[in-house]
Amino acid sequence: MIIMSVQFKKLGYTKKTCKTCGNDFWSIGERETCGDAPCDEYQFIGNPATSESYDLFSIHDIFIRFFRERGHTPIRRYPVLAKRWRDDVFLVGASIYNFQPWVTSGQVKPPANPLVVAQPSIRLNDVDNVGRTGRHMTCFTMGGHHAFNSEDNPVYWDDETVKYCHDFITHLGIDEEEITFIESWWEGGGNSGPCYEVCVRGVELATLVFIQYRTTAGGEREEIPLKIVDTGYGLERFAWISQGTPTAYDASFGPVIEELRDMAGVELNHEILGENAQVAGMMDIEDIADLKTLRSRVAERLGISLEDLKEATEPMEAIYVIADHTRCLAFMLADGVIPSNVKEGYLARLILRRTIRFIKKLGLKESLGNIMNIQLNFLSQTYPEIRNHQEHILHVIELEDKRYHKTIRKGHQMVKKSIKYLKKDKKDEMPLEMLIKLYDSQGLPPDTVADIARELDFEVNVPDNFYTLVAAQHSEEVVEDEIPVKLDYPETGLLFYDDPHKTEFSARILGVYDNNIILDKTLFYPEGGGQPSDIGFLDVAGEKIKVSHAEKLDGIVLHRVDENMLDRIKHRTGSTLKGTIDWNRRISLARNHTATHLLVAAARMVLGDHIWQAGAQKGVKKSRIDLSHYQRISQEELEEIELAANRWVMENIPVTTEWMDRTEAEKKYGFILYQGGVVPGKSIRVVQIPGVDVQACAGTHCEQTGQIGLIKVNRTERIQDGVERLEFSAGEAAVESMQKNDALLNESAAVYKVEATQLPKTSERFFTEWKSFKNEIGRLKAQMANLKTESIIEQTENINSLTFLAEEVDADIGELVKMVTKLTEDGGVDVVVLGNSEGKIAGAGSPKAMKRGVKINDIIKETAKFMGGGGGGKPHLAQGAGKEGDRILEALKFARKSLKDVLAQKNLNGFG
RNA sequence: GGGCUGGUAGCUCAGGUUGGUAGAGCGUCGCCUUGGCAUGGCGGAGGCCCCGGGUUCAAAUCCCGGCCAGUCCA
Repeated sequence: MIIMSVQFKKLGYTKKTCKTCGNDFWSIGERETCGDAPCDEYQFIGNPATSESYDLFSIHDIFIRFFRERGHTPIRRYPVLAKRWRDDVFLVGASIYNFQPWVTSGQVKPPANPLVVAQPSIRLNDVDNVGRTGRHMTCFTMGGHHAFNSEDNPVYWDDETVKYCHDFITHLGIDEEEITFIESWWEGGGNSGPCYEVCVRGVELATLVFIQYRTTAGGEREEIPLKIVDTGYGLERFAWISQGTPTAYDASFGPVIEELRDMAGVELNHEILGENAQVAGMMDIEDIADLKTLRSRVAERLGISLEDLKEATEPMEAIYVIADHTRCLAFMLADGVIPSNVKEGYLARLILRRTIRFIKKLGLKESLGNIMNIQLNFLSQTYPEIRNHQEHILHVIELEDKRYHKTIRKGHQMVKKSIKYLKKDKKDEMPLEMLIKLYDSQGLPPDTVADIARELDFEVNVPDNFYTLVAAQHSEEVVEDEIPVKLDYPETGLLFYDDPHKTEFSARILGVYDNNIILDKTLFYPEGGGQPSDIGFLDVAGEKIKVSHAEKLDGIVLHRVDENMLDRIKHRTGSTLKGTIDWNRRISLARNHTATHLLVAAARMVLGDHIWQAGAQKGVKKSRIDLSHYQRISQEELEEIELAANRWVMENIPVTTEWMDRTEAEKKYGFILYQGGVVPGKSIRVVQIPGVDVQACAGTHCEQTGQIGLIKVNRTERIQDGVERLEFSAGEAAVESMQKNDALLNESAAVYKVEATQLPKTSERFFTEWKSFKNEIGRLKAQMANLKTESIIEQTENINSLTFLAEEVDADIGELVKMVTKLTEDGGVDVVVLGNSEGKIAGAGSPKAMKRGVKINDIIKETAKFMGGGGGGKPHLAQGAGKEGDRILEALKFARKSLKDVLAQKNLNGFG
């Protein structure tokens, strides 16, 4: 595998094989086990490995200083929100993430070499173990020193790395004989290489990875030109081992835990916690079953019952969870994650809601905001940027807290409703499907459902593997890998960057691909970065060929033309042609594109710097941008944004563009460059509107903001939680859009025959009047129904000792229903059928009639059918209609006969 | 990006799975009870059942589309 023993030998290490796990490892002196759990138990709890005790912040400083003194350039931490510079992961999970993919692939030079960084990293896959094992955290600080070795610039490799590690650990006062280097193999992100897991007293403190291979599509290992020293020192673990506290949490954020403990009035039992962490350290905990095993082992070792253990540990664990999660949230929110129902926002919400649940569980009265504040104050000591965002974080937290409670309240009602239906169906247990559905559609955790159900005396059994079952319900999406097309042409020269005004160019035909023409250079902007392509013409031997689309594939621009035209071009490969682009389209798109930059900048100014562009689509007539924001943008805010953007238009600011080295540009401007999305490449095009905005952007822009003319925001839409879409127009289209709005207003005003300014008042008046007229009509109809009732009641006859009435009345169906109801309820009529000349009929039966077996819905149904229609209702009240309204009198006679038949039938059967 | 749930009076919600007279509580207004207030009693007003299509004799209810809100997954 790897041969890296020179340094070890120099330092006095010898290679051994662990008698328990069989892994090879290096250590000084005699030992039989590899030093990692479970081969070795934790031997530092209550017994620190260093003479001095270090808190996390001082470990942090010592680590950075140690490597700076040894030639490493310290760099600032990166945001935990990885999408600031890459789009393949949501959150930073290790320090190497900072340099993927551009630096690690060798395309871009690193910000410094070698370098050292203390990178807050977030890993949520073990979120259920947090608080329970004493070592799992959602957020930890990865101390990394990295060296990027290329052929012409070798920095350092294994020997130096091992020596640094040995020196750093002993520098802290740890006995060198306690260190073990376990040989292992690392794989991640398509790369791999040998590694050492460095352990002391049973706990892994660091991993030293030597990335040197890439896994090819065929699964083969291939050596890569850039070989990277990728180290990860778990700084929390160092703090832990130096303090010997029961858990890593106490060592890492003790002051926060103390405050929480005082708040909750919970005593921390160090004996139990220490034993728990000790046992947990020996285990690979993956699911609930493992946690149950952990519990029973700990209880056994302490000689107490499982119940007692649970009672004692749960409040402490809750405190740890809250302390851990608030830390994770602080970084997420400070770095710009907006809680939402999708993507990284969803992860933030997940953590946030878990925190609230544990606050509840612990019985704390304090709001999440107050608790968060403790964490923020603590973290701000080391991370001033968290202090800068404190107000924003607390605001978001408050909103989220409210949202969560609203969701739970709504969920309560859903559970009640569901149980009502279940009870109606005479079921006494909630089916699993329903439990899953409540979780899926309402976000109600099954335990919460069980709690609510208990209040309603209903049984709910939650299976241990609930979340696995939920996952199984969601069928996996099949992602089809597109086979990349390889074109064998040189990159197309892009003329529009150098000559932004040019509309004509000449170029050489290099060939065709499908129905696309490939040229050596072009003025056609290929679709990209949310900007649609240019269109235009190619002039081939005096014939104009329309280009309907242009796109870029591996740097080659494809000009799409009509298939029929291909034959005329194929044989002309090598010859030159003249091309013309549609300038009106180009300038419109440029206006929209520059306007996009102005609007994003304006939104950041008005709403705050958490605003980030989440997507954009430019068009000729209208464009849209999606902005990350935690609530709806109000009309006032929108107007402010629109005005600010237009002021910049009026200032007629020159728009500058410049190609820059990626790392240089990042250093100069920061990640705000990638506002418009992650852009590929070694060097990037920086588009700047000085004093307003700077972005890495490949699009075509106006030369001066004044060229935009006008920006009009037409509407906002919430495309998903945490993302607000602005639809806008620029230039002529903006004028058109305003004219359209005016036309709409004028047309509406013309309907009322008023000035447009009177429209709100007038329409409100009309609406109010309409409502009162409607009510008035209702009242009058009721009165008329009464009157008409009185006028026909004398037509009542007697059939088999039931009073019966059937009449044609000049009334609509609503009135008919009211009349028949009234007649049977307090008019003394037993059976009544009324109809009108349109063929509408209504009927009602008194309780007495129903007792005699009369079902008016049956009679109405038959009668309506008699008129060529249908009807129905309830046994006491029914309505219907038929197309043949002129047969109404016959129909009423038919109804009378039906009633007689029913009564006769019932008499025969001995009823009544 | 995909799935699911919800939108009914000023507010909180029933009704909706089985299409057939739109309901309750709170609030509001009036009257009664009281020295006054709290309370209690009686009565009234208040609804584009989110919007637009469709099915049907008939749609708050069923179907399709849209808007808004919530939620799960990737």
